[in-house]
Amino acid sequence: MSENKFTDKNVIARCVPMSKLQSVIGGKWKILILWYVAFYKVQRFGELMRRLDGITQSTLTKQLRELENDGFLHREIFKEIPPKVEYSLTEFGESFIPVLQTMMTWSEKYLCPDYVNPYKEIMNE
Amino acid sequence: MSENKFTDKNVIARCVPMSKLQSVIGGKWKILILWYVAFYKVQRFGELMRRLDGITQSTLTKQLRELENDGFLHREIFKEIPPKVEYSLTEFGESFIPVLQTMMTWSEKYLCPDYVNPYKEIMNE
DNA sequence: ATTCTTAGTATCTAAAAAAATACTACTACT
DNA sequence: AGTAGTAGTATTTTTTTAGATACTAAGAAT
Repeated sequence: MSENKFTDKNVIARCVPMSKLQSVIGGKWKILILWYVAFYKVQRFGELMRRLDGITQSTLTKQLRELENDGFLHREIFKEIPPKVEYSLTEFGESFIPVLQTMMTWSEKYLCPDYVNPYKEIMNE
Repeated sequence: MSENKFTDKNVIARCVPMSKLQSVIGGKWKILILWYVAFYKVQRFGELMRRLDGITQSTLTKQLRELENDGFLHREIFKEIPPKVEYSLTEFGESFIPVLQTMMTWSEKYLCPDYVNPYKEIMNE
């Protein structure tokens, strides 16, 4: 019986957090959507459409539904005409903010050293 | 001219860190691979194959090449038979460790509350 | 001589994700 | 009467991503 800690099959067999994380925030748009909702306080469908350059309506709808089903977003429907829907972070979604923050800070520094985030102060609210 | 900070087209047009991050760590296996290399010190192709339950050889090769091209991994070829190749984090890759750590900590707590990471201490090296 | 080992490559196929397109509802405004 | 506005749905097509399968090299062990 090896003492090598890397041979423990249980590690693989059991719930693997990173794997779950990938399945939850993977895809082309999720972290971007969360980022907008979390830091830029973007709440409405149309606003998100304009921000997420190149996304289609149906894709955005699907992503938002998934984020809602995974517990990150709350979707509030206003019974108005024209229709109004507001998206906001749930408590669970807010727990994810530090992760987004770490991601953003790293990306700014290492992926986009030339990029100056004009709303940096918002992130420290 | 609106003073609304959300109308600034430059924000969209310029390099968007989160978008880049997504394109770099997106996909089904990348953060998992990085996590294994970073924390479990898994370095060899075969070992990664065994860890990444369900991945195929060609997919793993492709992912590793992309991580190498994106600057995260260093690939060292030993001129031996049978072939030996070792993967390790570059300096750039190591700069990403805090992000992985934040991700992992959050996922453990919020996605897998029942999961007890048996190698938690490794993460605080 | 045959088999095992590792780390692949090459090609093809399947599945998943995203995009394109067309359509809806209800009201206000022109 | 026609158009704009918002937030969608439904369906099909395209693109992207990952998987399946077959194959290779070169020495070591049996």
